[in-house]
Amino acid sequence: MGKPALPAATTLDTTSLVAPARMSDVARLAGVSKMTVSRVLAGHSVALATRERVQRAIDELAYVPDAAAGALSSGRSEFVAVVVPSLSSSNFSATVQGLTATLEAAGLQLLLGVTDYDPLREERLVRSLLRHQPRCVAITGAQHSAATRTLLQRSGVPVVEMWDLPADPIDGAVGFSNALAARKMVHFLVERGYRRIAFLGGASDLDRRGIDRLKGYRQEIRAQALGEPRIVRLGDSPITMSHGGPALDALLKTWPDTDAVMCVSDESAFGAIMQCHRRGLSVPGDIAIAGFGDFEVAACSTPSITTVSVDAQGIGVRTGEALLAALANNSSVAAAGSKHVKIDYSVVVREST
Amino acid sequence: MGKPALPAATTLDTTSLVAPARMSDVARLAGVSKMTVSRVLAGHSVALATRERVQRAIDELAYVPDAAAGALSSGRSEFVAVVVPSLSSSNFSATVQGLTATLEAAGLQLLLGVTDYDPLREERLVRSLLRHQPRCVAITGAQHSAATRTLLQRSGVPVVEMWDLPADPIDGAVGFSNALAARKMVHFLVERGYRRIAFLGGASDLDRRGIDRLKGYRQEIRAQALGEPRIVRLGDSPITMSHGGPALDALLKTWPDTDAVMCVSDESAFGAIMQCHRRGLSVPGDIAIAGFGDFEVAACSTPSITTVSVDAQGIGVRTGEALLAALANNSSVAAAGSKHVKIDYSVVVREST
DNA sequence: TTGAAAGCGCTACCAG
DNA sequence: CTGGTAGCGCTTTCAA
Repeated sequence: MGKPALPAATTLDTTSLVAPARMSDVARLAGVSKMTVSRVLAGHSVALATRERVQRAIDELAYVPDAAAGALSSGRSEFVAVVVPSLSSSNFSATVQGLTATLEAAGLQLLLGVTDYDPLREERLVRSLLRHQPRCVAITGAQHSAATRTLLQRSGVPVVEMWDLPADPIDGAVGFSNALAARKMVHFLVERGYRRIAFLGGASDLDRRGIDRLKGYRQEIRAQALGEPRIVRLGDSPITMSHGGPALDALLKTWPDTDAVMCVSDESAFGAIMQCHRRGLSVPGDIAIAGFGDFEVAACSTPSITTVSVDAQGIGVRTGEALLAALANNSSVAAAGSKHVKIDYSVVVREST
Repeated sequence: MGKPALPAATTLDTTSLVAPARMSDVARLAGVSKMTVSRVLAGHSVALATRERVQRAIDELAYVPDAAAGALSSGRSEFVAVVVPSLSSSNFSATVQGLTATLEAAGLQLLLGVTDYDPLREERLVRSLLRHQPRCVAITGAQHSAATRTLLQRSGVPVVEMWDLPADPIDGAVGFSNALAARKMVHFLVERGYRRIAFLGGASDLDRRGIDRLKGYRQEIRAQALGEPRIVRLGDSPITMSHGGPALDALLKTWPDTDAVMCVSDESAFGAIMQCHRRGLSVPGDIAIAGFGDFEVAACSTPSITTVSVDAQGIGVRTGEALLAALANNSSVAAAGSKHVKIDYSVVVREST
């Protein structure tokens, strides 16, 4: 029944042996009712003198309100649940950074879950995040288990799927079509005069965005009648710089006459370029290399890397805005007009092609 | 008084117009008391037949327990508060990744706060994170406002400060001395034969770890009697690749005979190297460049970058372990034996020096 | 193994 | 502008 008088860990120092102050303690010390304390904290109208007295009591007792009690009583938390596949790729950490910038300013707190590209873990995560009655949810991708979709739909809170533009989102979506973006890059390479164009990506099917890029590559290769697709898939997704080298070797072993390579990410493109250097191949003289994502490495590498530029942080910011709008509107994200928020991308032409 | 019958956002679909199921609904449907439902959820001993009946009711109603109510009643949440300065540097996102890997497995949920290197924001953040009665706290750095320290101390929960090793931590610390690490790098450069060694870092004083590295540089320069320190500070911390170039220009303008540069990070080192290429300077022939952090770019750049290797993700993992140990031990982190957890670092010698 | 009652700390509602 | 009352949904305690 209820909290023990002593908190669990009390060995830090003796002052923590006294139970933390409650709102009733503050009320007693200030000579007012709990309600008045509550009003002061919420910023509601309270006589100035009373407010100051209460504030002094709060400071004196180092009172920290209990958010769980508040949430239970008011039926609303200040949580936003955020689900990303990983934080080691700078992609999603930039998105989370954009989310925090937008949502923390609005007084929301980020409840973060990392799925490691595992749909099952995603489902468990969503389930436990929803226990906290978040005000809204931002989740990466459009590929979820049926149970996950149901959970999110039933939750009744605004949901944004990020980094993709599914035809039928759970609620709102902020992203772009990875397939179309990849097609655009292939198209650019063809315009540039390349014809024997290969694709280099990770071996795992869990990275949907990587898979979609590959799909776009296939489509455009077929549309342009460029013959057999040249596809090398190597290493766990998301693939890193160190995979680019071996992948390039494998590629040239199978298709030595390849004249351009589109990589699933800038990191792998960078790795491939380094491998070209080692093999004495000139980029783009002997072979062109393109990336995806426009990470800093793309701009700073030698040669600098032609890539698809996507504003990862912007996805976070736009997602935050869409969620806040839905909250303000007391509606779903879709009803608030953000069912499909298209994020711009563009081929940034640099030296490597 | 209490929750309204209808959740806030109910426009998603008509099924969400019915109030979500409560434990009492499950109990009624299963023909048992709330307590039995609670026991089933907690995994306590319940007759198999009863347990199955309850589970069916849970599934049928799509019941999601309310964590706020549970936390209020039991006096314990499943939160771990995590505070980092930024997520755009891959440093801290790797640490958060390590934390999630360790702590989510233990059933804890990450409440994330991003301070943007602002001590005031940190204080506000810690204050609002503590409202949620987290089980433990992981915070970056050892530099906090007095109020922040007091808040954390009074909270009575295990705290780990990451990325530094203060003599007098709030509770536990997992990190290393940035100053010593920087000295080690300067020492290495001296051993290598360089004498006119410069330091290149960000202009802001908010990045304590950058400041500490600068301090270490100064100390070693003095210890080795290498004359006047050559220091260029440019751009907001943490400085990025694009700052490396201008900073190198500024450096060579003031001290044209510099023979080695230690950069505050690999990213700035990479930018500086690119600038050397543009200026026709050979690295390390004309000038040596060293970085800090051992990011992927350091290994893949041409020339590859000599750097101080720190296991950022490992800091997160070790922090998670220290916190879990304290929780299991029902004590502070310090009492659980992790007052100072030293993280190894080493100078990784590559081509750039 | 199960149930009933009490109450965690706070806020909504209404009265004054 | 302020206070009393009721109760949010769950777990604890104790009794059966």
